[in-house]
Amino acid sequence: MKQSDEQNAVRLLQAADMFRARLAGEFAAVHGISVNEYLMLKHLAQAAKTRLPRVELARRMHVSASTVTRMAAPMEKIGLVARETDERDARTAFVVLTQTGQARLDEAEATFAKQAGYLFEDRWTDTERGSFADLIGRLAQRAPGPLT
Amino acid sequence: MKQSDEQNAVRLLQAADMFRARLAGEFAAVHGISVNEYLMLKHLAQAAKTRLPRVELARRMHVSASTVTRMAAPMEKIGLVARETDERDARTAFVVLTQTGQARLDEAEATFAKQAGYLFEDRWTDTERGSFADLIGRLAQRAPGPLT
DNA sequence: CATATATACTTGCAAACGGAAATAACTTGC
DNA sequence: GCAAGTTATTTCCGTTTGCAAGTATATATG
Repeated sequence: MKQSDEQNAVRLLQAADMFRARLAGEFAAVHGISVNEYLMLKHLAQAAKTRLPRVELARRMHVSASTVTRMAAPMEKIGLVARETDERDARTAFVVLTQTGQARLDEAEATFAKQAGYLFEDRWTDTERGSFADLIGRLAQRAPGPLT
Repeated sequence: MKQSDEQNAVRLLQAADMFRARLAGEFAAVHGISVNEYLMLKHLAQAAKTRLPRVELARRMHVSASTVTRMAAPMEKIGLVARETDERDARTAFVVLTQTGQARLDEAEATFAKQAGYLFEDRWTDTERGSFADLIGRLAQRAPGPLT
């Protein structure tokens, strides 16, 4: 429990809140999805068969199972994801990424990358970007299902 | 818009979500406050006269003004914060940290530091903690009212 | 094979949040 | 000093979320 840990954790929360707030506006206006919906599509895209059981998706997104249930419903209606059943286990209902969902993800990815560019713009050198990727990557390692 | 920017931004969101989720449980159980309430107390604690106009508090916390209004109400009832008016401008209503609020913040601070310790434990060297503080500090610079 | 326990998902309920509209107070340009 | 525009705050309404309870299915234990 080093002294700087607390400060680092506070800044982590602050920076994330700032970025998320900026992202939310453009995502809603341009792509019609929320930041969490974007992250859900992203988790699915990199999963085997581009699908995941709801419980696993909840773990990776750090939200509750009920949140996944209610997030998936409207996304199914507009065709971003679909529902699949498991032959071996009738309890599990996979959330599957559709082609439409993949297309929407690709579009939103561009906006995300642009905003990420603004965030780090003129602040860090290329070397520092690499250092940060290394450090935060080790944090994400502890999380279930790190994104890329 | 470097290639690694997007990955770094995703990991930033992921790490923050993970930490926030872990923190929320212990905060609610042990201290009876939410993570956002903790951050509000923290912002007030380091402000001049330990008080801030609601709009400024909203900006610093990356939430809407209405959220500050509704967050402050129950916190006033239990004496964590109080309301003060501005003599020069009758529109602004300061949120002021009380002694009770400062005490509660101090208690919660210990839990926060403990959880922050878990987050970075055995992952980063002291040098790396310093590097991270430097990097994320430059990000927070862009945000209004960086915490420490 | 029957019962107990564990797991996956959904639903009801209450808390938290953002955006728009309403109100009040300040500031600017003339 | 007055009209027009701006700023600070609150309230209303719809959306998102977590937790607890309920249902269905799977696994373990005797």
